[in-house]
Amino acid sequence: MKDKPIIVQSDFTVLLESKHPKAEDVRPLLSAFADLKKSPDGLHTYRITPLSLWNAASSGATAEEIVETLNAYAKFGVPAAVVRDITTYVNRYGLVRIEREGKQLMLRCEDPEVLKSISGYDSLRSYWEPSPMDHRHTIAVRLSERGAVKQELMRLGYPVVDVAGYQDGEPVGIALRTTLRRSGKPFGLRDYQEEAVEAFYRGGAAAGGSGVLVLPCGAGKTVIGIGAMAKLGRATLILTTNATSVRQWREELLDKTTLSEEEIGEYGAERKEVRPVTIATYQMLTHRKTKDAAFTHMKLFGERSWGLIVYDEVHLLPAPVFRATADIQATRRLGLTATLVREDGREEDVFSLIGPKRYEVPWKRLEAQGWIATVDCTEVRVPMSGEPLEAYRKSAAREQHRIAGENPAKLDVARRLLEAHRGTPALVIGQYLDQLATLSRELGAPVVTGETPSAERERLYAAFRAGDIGVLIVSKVANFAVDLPDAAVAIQVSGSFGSRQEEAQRLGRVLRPKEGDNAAHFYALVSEGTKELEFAMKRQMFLVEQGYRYRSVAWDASQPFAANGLRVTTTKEGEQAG
DNA sequence: GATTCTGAAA
DNA sequence: TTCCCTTCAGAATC
Repeated sequence: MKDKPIIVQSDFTVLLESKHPKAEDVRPLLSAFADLKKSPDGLHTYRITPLSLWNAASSGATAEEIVETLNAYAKFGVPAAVVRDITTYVNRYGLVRIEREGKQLMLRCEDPEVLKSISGYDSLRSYWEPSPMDHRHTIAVRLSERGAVKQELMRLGYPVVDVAGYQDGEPVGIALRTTLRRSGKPFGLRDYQEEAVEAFYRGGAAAGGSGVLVLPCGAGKTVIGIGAMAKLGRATLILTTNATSVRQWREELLDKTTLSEEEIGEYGAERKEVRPVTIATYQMLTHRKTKDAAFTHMKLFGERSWGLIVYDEVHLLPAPVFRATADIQATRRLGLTATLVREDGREEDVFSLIGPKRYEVPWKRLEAQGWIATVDCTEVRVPMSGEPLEAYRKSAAREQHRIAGENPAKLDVARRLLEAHRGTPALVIGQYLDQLATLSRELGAPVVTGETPSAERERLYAAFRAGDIGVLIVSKVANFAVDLPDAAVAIQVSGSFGSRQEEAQRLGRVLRPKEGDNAAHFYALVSEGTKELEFAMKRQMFLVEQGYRYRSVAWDASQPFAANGLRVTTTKEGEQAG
């Protein structure tokens, strides 16, 4: 009994002893159906929620398997009430379905009691066709309300399985090349990429064709999207976050598929092409002249008979695009993301309007297979003293975060970390432009911010890539810039209000596989004794969930580097020469 | 007609 | 709750 790492509590929380030898065995299993809520040293708190269970169910898990997993690792067993509720919730997935009968959409439920209560909700009334045919098992749904019904039923606690099928859309010949167009190197999907495409296409417990694939940064999300496009062979609308990403999709499509330049269109500021494969940004779609005006470009959804819509970085999908997506439920939808977590809490809308999670690749699996680097994560707690500390104490809560973030003592730590990693390409990432300017001056390294003109950016990126620049300082551009070169060391000197996404994105900057030992380092500098610690803890949660272990080190400036618990394995001169 | 600047939005 | 980044359209400028 003692050798079991989790405690299942009756309030649906699960406590995991993070230092237990079996902790990392159970973590990926737990992550499949529970969300990490708190991750202090020692005891990590997971919560099982209806949504986390439904996402698990949609990627094929059964209630029995989930309970079995908990039983296998639970120190004091699983409370009977928890077993009962897990079973109830998991079985609810698929209880209510939307099906097609001829031209009619039918909501079907085999449990007459449930159907009766559903038909009683006022909030749903306007979605039903006036004359339902079989009151015991089905209700007729208005064709145009397919999305709205799913959204509202989700809110009421009934995740709908939609098997009403899709319009095929305009056929387009898209095949994967066996050799890359540019380099001529052989090309094929990796095993997990193949599995992801298949999971999307077939679906888990229900019919596929729509849903979300969850993959780490650097796993090749674009390639998986392209795989899905090739599988379907229909006109495709790709929505992504920014112009660089649009260009990247286009290049990847040309490099890896048989599509010609004429078949791929960009729908952006300068050109508004609607071609068999069209790429646009979310910003484009959500643009409007004034606050109350209609959306100028939402019509793109209806401008062609799309067979597939790809939502890149689906965790960033803006609210108005959800609304438009509700109206096109007959079109296949593929969401791609590194995390289902949204900072705005609209995970349920992703589930009901894009689709449930179909497949997830744990980061650690890719690490084990060598597709991404192994990353050593360290949180360095930097003391704050003197004037900044005074200012921190005197300031209102809203200013404290910035003061703690800009703690000047971080400069010395950054300098010494960079010295220790000399010869390895390093990024310094921060949130405040003033702080970055100071660091740039003191460290003698160039800085890239939003203000940096694109030509200058490209020049600096190229120099960094070539090794002419050893250290590059970057602002929040690091969160968006797709073309920012990869590094082996990242030092985060400040970050925003506990954004897990941001942390994942920044860690992603060092994930590309490395020559030799395939090792990378990620440091987060936080001011000791401030609320920055709290935010940092929240930020780290997503990575802890993925099995990354953060070491926490208290910095003592009077001590030599190694005495601070920071041992860096640098490449020896001899090895480098050889 | 092409470029650069601006405000608005998210 | 911040600060920051990006992108759009339209106006101003050459």
